Amino acid sequence: MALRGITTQRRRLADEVYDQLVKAIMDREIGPDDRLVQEKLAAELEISRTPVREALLRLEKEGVLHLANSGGFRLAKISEDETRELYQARAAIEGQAARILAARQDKTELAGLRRIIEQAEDMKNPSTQDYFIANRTIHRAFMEAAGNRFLLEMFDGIWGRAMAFHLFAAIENADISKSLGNHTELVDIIAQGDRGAALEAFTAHIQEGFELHLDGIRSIA
Amino acid sequence: MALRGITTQRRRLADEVYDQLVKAIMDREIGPDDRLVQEKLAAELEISRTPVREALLRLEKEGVLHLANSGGFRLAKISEDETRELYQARAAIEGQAARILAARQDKTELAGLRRIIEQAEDMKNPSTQDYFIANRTIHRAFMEAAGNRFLLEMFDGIWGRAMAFHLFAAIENADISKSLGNHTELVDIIAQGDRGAALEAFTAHIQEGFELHLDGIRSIA
DNA sequence: TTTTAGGATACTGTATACAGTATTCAGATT
DNA sequence: AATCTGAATACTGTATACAGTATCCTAAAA
Repeated sequence: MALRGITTQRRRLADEVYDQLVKAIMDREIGPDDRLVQEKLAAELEISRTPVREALLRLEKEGVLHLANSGGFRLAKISEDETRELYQARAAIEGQAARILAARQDKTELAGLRRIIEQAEDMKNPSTQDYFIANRTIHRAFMEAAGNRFLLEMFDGIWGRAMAFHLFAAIENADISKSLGNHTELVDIIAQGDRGAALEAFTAHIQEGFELHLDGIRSIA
Repeated sequence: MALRGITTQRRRLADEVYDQLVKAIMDREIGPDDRLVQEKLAAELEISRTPVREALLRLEKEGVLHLANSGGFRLAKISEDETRELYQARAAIEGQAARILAARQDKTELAGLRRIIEQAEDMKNPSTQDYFIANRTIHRAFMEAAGNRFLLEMFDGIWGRAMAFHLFAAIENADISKSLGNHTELVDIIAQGDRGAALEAFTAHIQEGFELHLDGIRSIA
């Protein structure tokens, strides 16, 4: 019997905690000033400290949290330098995906991408967070299409961090809607089959996003 | 008083276990047939299961181990597809580093790279493992020079996996020495300042490595 | 001989208990 | 009032105990 894969969705409590924490961060229920303490969290969730600790440690290793000097974990802060590096890393990952897609020229795949983009960009009364999510959805679709699990994993890592670092905070002050809408163009360029051009287009697109982001940060400071 | 950073070298037992496991895998003391069981390991190391579990779980999330269906953890195996994807990911990461270096044109940095390469390639009676390590040292030096902590992190992740997947096993059957020696050339190309050319050179270099690797795998099968 | 049922075994996951350490705060001292 | 000292406190890290579940093995039945 080979249907082991179905039953084997090992769902540990730690995973649950992890997801809840991520959601809470996304929803701004956990802010930069909150201190996450194992015992407190465990009590709140009515479970033991063990899985809570596991989740927190994972988030820490992912760079989302870091332990406060007075005990407990806090949201990690990101510097402008780190932001730049993060976008550079994005360019590396997503640029490579673009190269792969340009080389492969899978018409069906590209059509699927167009559909997803259209769908994601079709929002009524979108909030800034909606834009952010749509943007991620679209970019992630490119990654999935490229079909490289490691690149995808890295992509998720990067965007997870972005979430952690409260990119939102910055992005809410930027006109992110500008960066939406060029995505179909990206598909067009990929469809032309020039790998170098595809990479450059993605790099440029991400660079744009970076500059918007910086504007956002600076408008706060 | 701001010398907190010095004392705060949080060293947990789990870290120790982690390092020992990594070392054991590198040294081939842990093979694909070994089953790593929390209790057994804990007994052997004369510590409790808690930190052992933490280390194993970490290795699992990194893709180095996966839990055997009969309980316990085993070394993860890598398919030919995954190998290709791994090299693609490497090309993304390291190619971007090359682009950065080419754009920056930091003569001192490049000179340092040449020195490191020379030093690493200078081996007497090198074993295959020595080649592997030298190769990693050199490539990591490029990454460090590029100065992007996220790219570096991803690099380490990839090479960690490579270790896990017992690339060695394949590489021992390949003539890896071939792929050594072109590294100074890579610096030359970077020094010319053309970002696209730098990226292509790296991609090509890594592609070469991939093919050697495949030869290795296939010579076993 | 092959199959099946049932219990022992061997694990993991979770909870709890214990120990050590850094931080904080209150009170004493200058 | 400012500073120092030491005990209380608040946390983490590690060990241990407990519970549940999948695997394996044995022995009976077909």
